[in-house]
Amino acid sequence: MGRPRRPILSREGIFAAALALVDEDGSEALTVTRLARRLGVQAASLYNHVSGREEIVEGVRDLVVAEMDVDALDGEPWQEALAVWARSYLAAFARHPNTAKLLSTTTIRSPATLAMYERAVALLERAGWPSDQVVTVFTAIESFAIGSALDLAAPGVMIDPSSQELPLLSGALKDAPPARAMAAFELGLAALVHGLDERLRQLC
Amino acid sequence: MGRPRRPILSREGIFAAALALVDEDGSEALTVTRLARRLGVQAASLYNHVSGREEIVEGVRDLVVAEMDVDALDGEPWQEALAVWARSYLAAFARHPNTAKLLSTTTIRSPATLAMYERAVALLERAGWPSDQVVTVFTAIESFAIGSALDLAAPGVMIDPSSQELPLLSGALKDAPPARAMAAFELGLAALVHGLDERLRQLC
DNA sequence: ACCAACAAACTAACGCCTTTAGTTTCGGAG
DNA sequence: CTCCGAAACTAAAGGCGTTAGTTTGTTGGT
Repeated sequence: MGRPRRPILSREGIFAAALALVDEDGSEALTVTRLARRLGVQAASLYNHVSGREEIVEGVRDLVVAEMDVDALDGEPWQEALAVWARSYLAAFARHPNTAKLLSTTTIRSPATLAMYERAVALLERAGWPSDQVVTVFTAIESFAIGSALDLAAPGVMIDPSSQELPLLSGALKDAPPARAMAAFELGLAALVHGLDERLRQLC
Repeated sequence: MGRPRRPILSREGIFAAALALVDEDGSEALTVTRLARRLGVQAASLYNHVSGREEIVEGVRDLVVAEMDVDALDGEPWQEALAVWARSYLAAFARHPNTAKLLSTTTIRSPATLAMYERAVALLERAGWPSDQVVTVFTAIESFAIGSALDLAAPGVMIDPSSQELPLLSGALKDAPPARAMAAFELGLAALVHGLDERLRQLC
C-alpha cells in the first residue's frame, strides 16, 4: 500500500483514540493492536508516530489532566481553591473512569502535570504554609483524590446476599447513598481541608 | 515426566512465590510464565492448583491483607482505632510496595477483606455514626490509604534540575521531608480523622 | 496383589500481545 | 524531474494467558 495520499495517523489522533478506547472498553483494552484496529491501520504503523505503548499512556494522561481546572489553584481562599481543584480532578476521572487504573501509578513526567504542581505550590506558599510542609500538604490531598478516583471506577462491593455472614456490612451497604464513592469524596475532602486548616492555624 | 513423587506445587506456595516475585521484580513481573519458572515448573502446571492469573492476584491480596492489624478496629476510641488500623494498612503496603499497583483496583471478593470491612462497620456504628454514613466514612479513609500506598510506591517526582521552569516546585521539593509519602500520610490521616470527628460531633 | 481413578506434572498449540526490520508508495524540495 | 523522507505496509521474533491432551505416580477398593 505505501504512503497514503493524506496521513491517516497523528499523535493527537492516536491519543484521542486511545482515550476513547479506554473509555469504551476498559483500561486493559488499551493494546497497540486494538488501538491500531480502531484507527484502521496496522499495529506497526503507530510506531511511526509514537515510541511505544508507554508514550500512548502518557498521551492519555495529558488529555485527562487537561480537563482539570488548574486555574482554580489561583483562587482564594486556599481552602476553597484546593477543594475546587480537587473536585475538578475527580470530575475528570469521573468522565473517564477507566483511565484511573491506567494512570494511578503516577509517572510524574508529563509537563501538564508538573505545571499543575507548580501552581499548587504557589497557592500553598501564599496561604502561609511553611516551605517544608507544602509538598506534604499537597501530596495528602492528591493521594486522597487518586484513591477516590480508583474507588469511583471500582465495581461496587460484591457481596453474596445469600450468605448470612457479614450482617453489619450488608446493612450498611443497603443504607449507603447511591453515589457511594462521590459522597465519600465530598465528606473526606471537607474533613481533610478542615483538618488542614486547623493545623495551619495552630502553626501560626 | 508425569506425576512427581512429592508434589512440587501448592496454592499457598504459589501465592507466596507470587508475592515474592512482585516484591523483587515489580507488579508487571507477575506473569504465569515467570512465576512458573521461579517455581521450577511449566506454566501450565499452575492450572492444576489455581484457576488462572486472577486467582493468583487475589491470593497475593489475601497475604497482604493478612498483615494488616484488623484487631485494631475493635479498639477505643474510634478515632484512634481507625488511625491505628490505617497505619497498619499503609505499613503492609510499605512492606510490599509493588503490590499497591497490582491490588489498587479493588475487586472486593476476598473473604479476608470483607471480614475487615465488617469490623470497620461495627466500629463506626458503635461510635454513633448514622447508618447511612458508615460506609461513606470508611470509604473516605480507605481511599486516602490506597492513594497513599500508591504514592509510597511511586518513584518520586522526576524533575529536570537543569530546566529553570517550575522554580517553586523545585524549591518545595528540596525542603520536603525525606520520607515524603509517609509524612503526607500522617498529616492527612490526622487532618481527616480530626475533620470527621468534628463532623460527627456536629451531627449530635 | 491388582486395577481403576485420580493427582500433578508434562508437551503442544492457539490467539493474543509489543516491538523491530525491511518494503512500498506518495508528497514536496531542490 | 528527481530524489529524500514520511507514512503506510508485510513479516517475523519472542512473550503472554490459557486449553487440550498425555504421562506417570499414588491411593483405595476388591
